[in-house]
Amino acid sequence: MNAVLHPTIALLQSSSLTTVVQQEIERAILVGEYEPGCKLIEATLALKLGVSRGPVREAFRMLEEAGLVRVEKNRGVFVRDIPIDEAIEIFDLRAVMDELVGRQLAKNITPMQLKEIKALVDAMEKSAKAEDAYNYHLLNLRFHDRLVEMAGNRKLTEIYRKLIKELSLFRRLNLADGWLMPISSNEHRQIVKAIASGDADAAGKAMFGHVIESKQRTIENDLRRQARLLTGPADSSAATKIVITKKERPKRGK
Amino acid sequence: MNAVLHPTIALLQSSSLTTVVQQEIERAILVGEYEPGCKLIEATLALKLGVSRGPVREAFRMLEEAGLVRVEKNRGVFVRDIPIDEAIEIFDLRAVMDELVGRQLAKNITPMQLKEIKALVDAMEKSAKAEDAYNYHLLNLRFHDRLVEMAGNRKLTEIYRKLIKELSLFRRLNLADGWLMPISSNEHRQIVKAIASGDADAAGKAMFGHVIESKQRTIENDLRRQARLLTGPADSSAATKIVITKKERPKRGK
DNA sequence: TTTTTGCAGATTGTTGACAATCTGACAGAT
DNA sequence: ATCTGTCAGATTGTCAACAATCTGCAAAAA
Repeated sequence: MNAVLHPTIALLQSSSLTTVVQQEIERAILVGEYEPGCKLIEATLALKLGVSRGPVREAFRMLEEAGLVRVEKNRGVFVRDIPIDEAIEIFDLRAVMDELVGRQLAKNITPMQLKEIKALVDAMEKSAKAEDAYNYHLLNLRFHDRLVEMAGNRKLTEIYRKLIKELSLFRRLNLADGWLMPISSNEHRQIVKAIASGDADAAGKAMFGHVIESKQRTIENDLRRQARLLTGPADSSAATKIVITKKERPKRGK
Repeated sequence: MNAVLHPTIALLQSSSLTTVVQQEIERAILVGEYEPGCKLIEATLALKLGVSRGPVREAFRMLEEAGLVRVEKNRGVFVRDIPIDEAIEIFDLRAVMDELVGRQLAKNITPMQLKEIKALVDAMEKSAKAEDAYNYHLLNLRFHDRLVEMAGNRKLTEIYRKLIKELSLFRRLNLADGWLMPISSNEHRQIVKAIASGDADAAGKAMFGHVIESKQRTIENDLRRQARLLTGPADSSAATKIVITKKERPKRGK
């Protein structure tokens, strides 16, 4: 005799003050209301959210474990700043996870799911043509999130999302660099094609490659940015000439 | 002007009451002092550890985020019980992570590291011959942990360890089943050989396969255990016990 | 008998107060 | 001028008390 619980009931059961505080702070961090490195003050947040410091502290512990903030004893908690090295590590990890996603989907995806994915790719292409980088970015997140979710491994999904959140703290990621949207979009089409064909190997490789390409673009972007900082804000074109010397293997098979 | 901080200083800086409470509870959970499903009472733990409930609550939040406990609002926190489905998901995830580890190590491992790994394999073989399953288990954990660490991806290491901790809550894992130690040990030798040869593809496949084999053994073990529970103590009272066990976890909606 | 209702104890949720620690500035000494 | 010590304000760490909620049992009602 299992009762069907009313959504409002379920909401009240799950959400304590701590939970909603945690979600609110997380949201604020992810949308950039608090920048990486920014200090979060217990009393201030507690006041702003209308609760006492206890729940805020508990939320901080959760966010710390989630990798979104860094806690220094007796000094305070700070929004974490993901260095380029860590971002690279995350990309490498994501690559093998997405490879697994591709392999699974090639075998198990349903026609309905395939249709949904194709729609997302279409929408992305539209945004790319309209040079709407922000919308493209959102669709891209949704595209990958849905793929991972469809793979049916909840643990994988959970960790994937955690990594994406951390990655969004790597601020140099704000690649509103419109010119590479078509490239990314093309890779998406290849991924969908490989999945649709049912070829697990191809789908896996396509997804793996896509993430590694993203990593590569991120590294190059970062180098450009570094150079720009060094030569002064006045320069814009010469700095981009800085050679990308880092030898990273874009391909699996050597 | 970066100071080299004395280890004692660093220790004092990092460890707050919350931290040590968290570590202590985690330790107790991992060594089985609290079994999966067991309820953890704030006041009791606070008393036992000589602190107030605040730090204990904060530690709970960390453990929840780490996946070691489950929190039900207004009802308490419980040591998490990993079901077989989740264990399988974790194995699949570990497989691709370890594949990455193998590939990396085949390319980058140093002679010294290789020596260390070989020593671990030797020690495991010894334990297998002596049928010392417990020691074998410990060495096996260390073997894999070291491999992952040597791969040099800190994010990967972090998540790998998290997964291992969660897996240890899958109680049916206690396979002191001595007969498969030689098999596992043989796979370890193959892994080391592949890594030493520098063949990334082979090393990756060896590690991937090893984890998948572990998964398979775990599944079979679980099936056997299930069957044993159903047929084993075959009297009527046993049947009722099974029913009790099944609904051991109190649901909210009755 | 079976179900419902209403405590009483136990446990969790939240808060405000107090103690410990850090930060930054200022005065005085070298 | 630079360095050192002290101090006030701000912030975090910890605690104990109070409020809200749950659990189990026993009495009352069906």
